[in-house]
Amino acid sequence: MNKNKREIRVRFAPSPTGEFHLGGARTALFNWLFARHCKGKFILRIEDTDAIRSKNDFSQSVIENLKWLGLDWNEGPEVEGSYGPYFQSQRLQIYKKYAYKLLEEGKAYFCYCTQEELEERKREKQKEGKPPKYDGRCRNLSEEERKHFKEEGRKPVVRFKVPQEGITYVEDLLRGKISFENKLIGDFVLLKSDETPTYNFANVIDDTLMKITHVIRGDDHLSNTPRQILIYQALNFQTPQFAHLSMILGKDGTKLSKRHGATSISYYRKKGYLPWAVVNYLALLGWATSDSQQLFSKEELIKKFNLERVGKNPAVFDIKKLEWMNGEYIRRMKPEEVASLLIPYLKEKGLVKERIEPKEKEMIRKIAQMEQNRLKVLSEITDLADFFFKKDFIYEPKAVEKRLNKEYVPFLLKETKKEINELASFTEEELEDLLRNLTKKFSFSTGEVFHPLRVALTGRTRGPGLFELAVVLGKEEVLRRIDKTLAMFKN
RNA sequence: GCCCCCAUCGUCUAGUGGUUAGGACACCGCUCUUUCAAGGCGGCAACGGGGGUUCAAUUCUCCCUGGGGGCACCA
Repeated sequence: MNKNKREIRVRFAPSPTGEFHLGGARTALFNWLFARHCKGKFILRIEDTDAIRSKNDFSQSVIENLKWLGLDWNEGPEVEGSYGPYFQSQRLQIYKKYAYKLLEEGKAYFCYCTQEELEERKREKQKEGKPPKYDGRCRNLSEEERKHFKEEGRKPVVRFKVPQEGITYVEDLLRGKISFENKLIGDFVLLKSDETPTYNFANVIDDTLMKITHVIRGDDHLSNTPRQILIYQALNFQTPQFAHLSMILGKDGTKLSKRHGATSISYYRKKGYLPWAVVNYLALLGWATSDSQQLFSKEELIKKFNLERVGKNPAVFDIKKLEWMNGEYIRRMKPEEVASLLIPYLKEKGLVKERIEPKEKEMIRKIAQMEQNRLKVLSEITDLADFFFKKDFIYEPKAVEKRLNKEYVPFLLKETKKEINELASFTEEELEDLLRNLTKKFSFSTGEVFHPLRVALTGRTRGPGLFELAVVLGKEEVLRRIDKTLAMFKN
């Protein structure tokens, strides 16, 4: 590494005003990948300056879900670091200090307009078809006017004096040079009347103080960037590099939101998506290798990821592809790994007890092995495999109709039962031999024998291989289920 | 209304001043098989429109259209 080069420092700066969602996760991921790729630092900063909307639970949600995804941070909550605190609500004095500095230098001013007044004027502007920007009327208040407002008990905000001529350029790593006319930007608020900072202000102060080199964030912040650059300049701060990621959209092409179904990371976690599948999928939303590789190991992804190959067009979130990818990763796991991930779902549905006996654990391992190919998300296991655990599983009416309601079935089941009874040991091979012989002996087709037996044992027409499934159930249970089925014919 | 961004199969994308425009998901066949999956094989399917530049534009440029985002004492 080049010692002369500044260390790469990026941050993920969520505001805890809602559940941690896919869009946030993608932004976090790209920052994390960039940091890891460059051997830099990834910093987590919680932007909780909105006292009303911010909730501690949401901060916790971000922290837990980032951990779950495996996106570890070098500085931030829990790990701390040299540039903390990492909650903006604990840095209020810092923002105040810089706001007063700007005030003293005449680059900002107190504004006594009330929110009602502002809204009123904004509405008028819009009616006239004019841009709804602040008119700057408090820019040059006389001492007297200021005194008057104070006596009225008005609490001022601090506004930034936006130069009303010139152009501010945003040099974006992904989009190139973008220009904004300053005169289109109104004097915006730095400090609210309760002396907490606004996003644009706190962001600049913290990114500077935390020595952030690259600001990688959503596209929705692009038009905020000139405002921030103006603050950087006023404070004589060096601007970081910017990279604005395009948004993730829902199926209808609008910004992904609850309207499109589940967007929270915790939903995907609960549903049984593997963290790495989510990461891998999200990485492909706006980034690709030249060979369009789909599946990456963690090391591979870190190695191959770079900002240059990040696309600039918005990407539609496609759950089908995520499902496929998740299934792909489930299939690649060892059965015992799958089994241990499955257990919480089985417990939740009461299919297994809190305490799991070794024998039961082995059974779950075999079930995991059998169902691995069928699982797209882990939670599906309870629907796929409940019959293994429930003595009173449901016989699907359609399955009964299609496979059991045949003249020959009672006879077949009785014969099967008789022969199984005579079996010395109960292995897949023996069972297969037995059934195939039975097929030959009575001139059945394979299907005629296998299908009804599957329904008798599982209540359904689809599922794992018949022999392996039967062996997992065990001889005794198999016989019991055949009896149970036989009993159905008596009615 | 104003400002900014974006534009290749249905979706995620690769790609080039001249290509049979490639891959992946989804979808549809076939195959394997006791079923369903998984697997294997194959198929369908795209350069938004109009000007320019050029011998040649999907690629460069302009306009339009479409989509998205922003214009808060929210972030």
